[in-house]
Amino acid sequence: MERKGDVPNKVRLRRARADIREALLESALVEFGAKGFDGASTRSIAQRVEAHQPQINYHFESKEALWTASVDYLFGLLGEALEGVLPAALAGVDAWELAAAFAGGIRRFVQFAAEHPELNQIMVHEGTANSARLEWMTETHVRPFFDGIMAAWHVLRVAGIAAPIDGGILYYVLIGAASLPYVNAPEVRLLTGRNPRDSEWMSAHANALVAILLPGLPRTDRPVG
Amino acid sequence: MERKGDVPNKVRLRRARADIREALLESALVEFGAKGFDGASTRSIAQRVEAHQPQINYHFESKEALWTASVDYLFGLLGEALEGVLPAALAGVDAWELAAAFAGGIRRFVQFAAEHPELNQIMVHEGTANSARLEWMTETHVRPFFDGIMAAWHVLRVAGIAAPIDGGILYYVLIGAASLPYVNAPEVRLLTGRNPRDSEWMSAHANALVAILLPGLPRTDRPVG
DNA sequence: GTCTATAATTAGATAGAC
DNA sequence: GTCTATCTAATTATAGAC
Repeated sequence: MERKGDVPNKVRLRRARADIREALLESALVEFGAKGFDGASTRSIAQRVEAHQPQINYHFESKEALWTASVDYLFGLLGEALEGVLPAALAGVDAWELAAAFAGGIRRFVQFAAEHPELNQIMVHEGTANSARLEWMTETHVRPFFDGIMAAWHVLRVAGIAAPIDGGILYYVLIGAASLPYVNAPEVRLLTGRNPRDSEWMSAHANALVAILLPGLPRTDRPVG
Repeated sequence: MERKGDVPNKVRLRRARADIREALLESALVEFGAKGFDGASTRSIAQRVEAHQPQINYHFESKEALWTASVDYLFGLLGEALEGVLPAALAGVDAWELAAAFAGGIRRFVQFAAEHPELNQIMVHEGTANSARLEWMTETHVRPFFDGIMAAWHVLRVAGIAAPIDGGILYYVLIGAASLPYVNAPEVRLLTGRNPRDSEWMSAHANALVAILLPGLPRTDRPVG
């Protein structure tokens, strides 16, 4: 079969197991993000990284297993990006320090949403209808994230720093407002002529979210990233 | 036409042309909203309204034409829902009256997003990648809407009523924050146990958006709908 | 206008050579 | 592990009887 010398015409190379797995994962994220689970094609996922469609069933069990693995991978990246933003225990935490930390978390989330729009694209696709995938993703990955935000928001509201918004509502206002420009970056470019992934755009966006959600916090605009 | 005696075994009825067209349009909106264009199946669109798949190609030219017709239909409904919210010409308009009108527009938009989540579901699906569909939808339907918001927002910012946010950013913050709970209503129910389409939820949501986006406007909470 | 039957294409998954 | 070939099922669209 294919030992390098064998394939003068084909550029396709034999890659290490971890390399091809990660390449397929990242390609899958792009495809699932752009087309949703049903619209995604395993053939085009493979082609994007110069692999063959059956390699997906070899390295993963099925299209569904590939989806699960890629979502795990992506939430792992989110966890790294947000690691340590909020204190682990809130008892006795100074509300102003918590507010500053929350503002930092908003900035990091905006940056993550811009760099990995696939996360919110996939969440938006899956959230439109009940399914086993939605249930799994919500309970496994979203709930811990949600609970952390709820606990911090409660402290900030009691302290009068946060806008007077119910926690459940705040969560969707925040996620929707923070992610839509990156989820729909192609539309933003068509409609406004600007690129939301420019650092000035991201900074202005994050500063705006901090300002409207934490009106009690003295304004300290800063760049994202 | 429909004579009952013709179909003793089959419940399926011969419907008036306009009826079956509208039934297919509304079914298409649900399907396109939930699965995106590529993931949507014309068979399941037809089945949802007890029609046969070839009827789609009879009443519409193709899957693509069905998509276009359903998006036209939906933006028509949005236009009706928002008719007259903002004054046609802004020159000489009192800023406080405009702010009250803008707040009313936010409330109507929230209500529309809750009642027709398909609109923002479809926009979010299409906005993730460049395509002829995205270009057409943006230029035909989104731009007039966008331009109206930009013009009003400029007046409100100059008057110091609006939050100090750039118009392009405001647009996506507003649309994202106003629509996500309804776009992802199944996720909201799983995660929070609450139904975002309850009138109390919608009212609290709309009031929160008005409060954070128009901080200069004296707070006058009111129910939506 | 509706319905059955079917054409043409594409999907995910599997078998087996290498 | 990779690749070709192929299976089964599902897709959009069309033809023609009624």
